[in-house]
Amino acid sequence: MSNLKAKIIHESLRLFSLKGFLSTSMSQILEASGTSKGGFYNHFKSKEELFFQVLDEARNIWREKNLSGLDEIDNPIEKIKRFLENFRDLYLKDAENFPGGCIFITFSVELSDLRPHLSREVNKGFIGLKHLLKRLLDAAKESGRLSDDVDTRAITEMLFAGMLGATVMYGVDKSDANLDRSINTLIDYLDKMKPLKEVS
Amino acid sequence: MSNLKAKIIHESLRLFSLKGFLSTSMSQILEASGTSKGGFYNHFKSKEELFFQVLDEARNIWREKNLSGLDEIDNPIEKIKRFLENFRDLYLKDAENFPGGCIFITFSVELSDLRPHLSREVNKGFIGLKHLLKRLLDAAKESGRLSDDVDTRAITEMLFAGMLGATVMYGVDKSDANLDRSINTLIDYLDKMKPLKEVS
DNA sequence: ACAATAAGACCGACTGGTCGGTCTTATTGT
DNA sequence: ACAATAAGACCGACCAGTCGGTCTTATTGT
Repeated sequence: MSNLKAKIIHESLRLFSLKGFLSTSMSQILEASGTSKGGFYNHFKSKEELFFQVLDEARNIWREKNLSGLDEIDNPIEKIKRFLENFRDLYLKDAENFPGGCIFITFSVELSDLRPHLSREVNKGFIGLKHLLKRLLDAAKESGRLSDDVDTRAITEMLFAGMLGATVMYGVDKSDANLDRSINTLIDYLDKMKPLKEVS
Repeated sequence: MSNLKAKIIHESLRLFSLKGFLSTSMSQILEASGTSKGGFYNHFKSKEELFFQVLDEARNIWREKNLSGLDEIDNPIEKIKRFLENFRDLYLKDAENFPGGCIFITFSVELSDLRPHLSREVNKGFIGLKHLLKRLLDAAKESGRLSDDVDTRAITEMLFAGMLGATVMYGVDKSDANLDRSINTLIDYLDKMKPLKEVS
């Protein structure tokens, strides 16, 4: 990949995080990347193609930040906790790549009724994350680290909603303290779901 | 208020809920309202002025739906539960006024970095709702209906984040079942916070 | 009662400017 | 020399907003 193409993707990632896809103009992208129409359309056939490449890049960064260190942990509950900590400390506060906050939420909200074929691609990531959480919770239940009577689908949905909402609110008030409170309360909640007799 | 002005506000509310403020064009507003440039600018001095009047209207509808029946309830925990039920059943599913989902989130996400003076107005509502929840939780704690050792600020933050996230996700997957799961889990969570010895 | 006057609701052509995208031309590296 | 890359003039569509003007309705004077 050429330097310019990488630069365009990186700068667009930042701009899209701040302004969204639709409200970021080509001229802003060109200026931030230090190039011109010709330079851009040499690498991308349209703004929409850029969208998909930026989305790819955002996903790679997401994985790198949020899944860091997870494969060194066996206990699925501890895995979720580490994931939530990564999400709180490494991902949401990454102002270099996402100065305007989580790009997936920005995309999803602005595109859901305007560019369904774009938002559908974004939403796949949400579904994937929910499945990841569900798998971990089921594994925890299986191995007795989660009380037998918990509804993992319900917990998944609430965990996910909690993360989503905390992310939106962090974009609104930029308050580290409130973000920490939300995520920590989710972590505490997980602990409360443990059976009375701890296994591991 | 003239019929036309009311019509413009109502149709704009629907359009803004679907497409957001920035991505809704004047021509779309005019077409939906069955009027013209002249008709519009006779009642509003700019698109921004329309924004504030639409925001006012949205708030009135929000209150009407979500606070319905709350003053007949004394127990603050029951008040929150009723509020969450209203939110789930009356507000979020109101497709007549909000066909594209909660307009405040749409506004907040799209405007926070592009029109700070507009998003600030939107965010006041979020702050107000958080204060409402906090007051109710504090009152519950005061009257012994909530365990002494709970951190009401933390619970407030998580309740609020849960509502916000469930709302965003409902806009994504339009799944009543998932929405119900999220909100019901929040309600269950409130019950778990009760002291071992129930007072009322 | 009735015409003269004023108010303002509404219309739509038009403005300057920006949008995403194309195409020709110039520069660069090899 | 030649291909890859970048520059920017240019295109038609659309943007929010303006303005000259029409038409309906209410108020006024006599």
